[in-house]
Amino acid sequence: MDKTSKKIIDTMMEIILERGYTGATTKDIAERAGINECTIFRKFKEKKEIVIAGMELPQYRPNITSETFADIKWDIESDLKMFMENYMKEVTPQFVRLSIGLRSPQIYPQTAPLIMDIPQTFLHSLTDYLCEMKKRGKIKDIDCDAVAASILSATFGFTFLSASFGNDLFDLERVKYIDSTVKSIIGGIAL
Amino acid sequence: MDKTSKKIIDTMMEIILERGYTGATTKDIAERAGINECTIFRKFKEKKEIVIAGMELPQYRPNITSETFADIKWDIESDLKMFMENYMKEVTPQFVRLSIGLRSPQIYPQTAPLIMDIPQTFLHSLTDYLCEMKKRGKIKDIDCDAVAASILSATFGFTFLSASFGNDLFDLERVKYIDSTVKSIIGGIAL
DNA sequence: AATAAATGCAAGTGAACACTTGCATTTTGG
DNA sequence: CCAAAATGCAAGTGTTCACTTGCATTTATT
Repeated sequence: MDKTSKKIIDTMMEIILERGYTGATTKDIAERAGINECTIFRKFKEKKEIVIAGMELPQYRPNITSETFADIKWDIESDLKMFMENYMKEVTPQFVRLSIGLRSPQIYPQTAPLIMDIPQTFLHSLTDYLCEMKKRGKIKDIDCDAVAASILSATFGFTFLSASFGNDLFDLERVKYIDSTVKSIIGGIAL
Repeated sequence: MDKTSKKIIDTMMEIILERGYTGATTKDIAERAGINECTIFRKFKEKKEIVIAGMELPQYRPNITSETFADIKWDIESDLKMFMENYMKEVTPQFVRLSIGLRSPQIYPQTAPLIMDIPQTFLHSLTDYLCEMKKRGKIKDIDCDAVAASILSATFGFTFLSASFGNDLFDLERVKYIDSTVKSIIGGIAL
C-alpha cells in the first residue's frame, strides 16, 4: 500500500466518522488529505473502493476471532471480564461510529458482513464457554444461548451508547461498568 | 394534519427504513406515495421538514416518559421485567432502524435530541427505582447507576442487534430473552 | 543525466438531486 | 352549483457530486 493511497483511506475514514459515507465527498477528502481530487480516482476505481480497501486494513477492522477469547481460566468472574474487556478493546467507540457511518445504501451490502461477523464470533465463543462451564459444574443450570445474548447485548449496548452519546448518558468508566455488570450477572442483585 | 401530508410522511419514513435519509429522494417519495413531486414542496418547505414533522407524530416517537415505568410492584423480578418489556414495546426494531436512518449529517442535529431522550428517561427511572429498592432493603447494596447502565445496555443492545441482524444473530424470542436476563441479574449464574 | 512513474492543475461531463414555476384539472365545502 | 383550495403535469433551474481528460510538473529509479 503506497503512502498516498493510505492517506486517502485514512482521510476518508476520518470524515466518515464525522459525517457518514454520503457526507464524505471526494472533494472534501482531497482537500483534507492535501492532494488533488483526480489522484483519488487514479488510485481507486470508485469512491466505494476506498472504504472497502480501508475495511481490509487491520487498523479499521477489529481483530475479533475465536482466539481473541482464548485466554480462559475457568473462573467465571475473571473469564467474563476477559470476554467483555477484549470485546471492548477491539470494538472501540470509533469503530462503532464508523460502522454507523457505513450504513449508507450505497455500500451497506458490502460492509455489513464484515461488521456482523464481530458480534457473531463473540456470541459463539461465549456460548461455548458457558456450556463448558455448565458441564464442569462451575455455574448454575442456565440457558447458555440466552445468557450469552444478555452479555453480548450488555457489552455491545454500552459500547454503542457511549459512542453515540458519550458522557451525556453514562458517567461511568468502562472498567467500572464491566466490574459491576459481571458482579450482577454472577452473584445477582437479589438478597 | 391533512391526508396528503400524512401520506408523504409515512412514505418518507418507510423509505428511510429501507435506505436511510439521503437514500430517500423526493422523487422516490412522490412515486411511491402516488402523488406529484411538487406537491411535497407545497406541503413542506424542504425535505428535512418531512422528517421533523414525522418525528413529532406519536406513531414515530416512542412514548417513553417516567409514566411508562410507573407501574411498580416493588418486586424486583416483575419490576425489572416490566422495565425491559415496556422499553422494548415502545422502542421497536422499526424505530431503531429509523433512528439509524436518521443519522445523516443533514438532519442529525435536529433528530438526535429526540432520540437521546429515550435511553435517558429509561436510565433515570430505573436508577431511581433501584435506589428505592435498596433503601427498602429489598436488594443487595449495589451501585444503582452501574446496574441501571447494565440493564439499559442489555435492553437496548438486544433491540439494536435484533433490528440490525434479525434472527441471523439471535434465535431468541423477546420474552425468553427478558426472562433469562432478569433471572441472571437477580439470582446470578454462579453457584 | 535520462527515463519513467506519480502527482498537480484546470477545466469539464453527465447525472442526480432538491426545489420552482405556470397553468390545467380535480376535489372540496358552503 | 360555484368558488376556492388542492393537486397534477411538464418543464426547468441551479447545485452538487462522482468521475474524466490532457497536459504540465514533480519525484523516484537506474
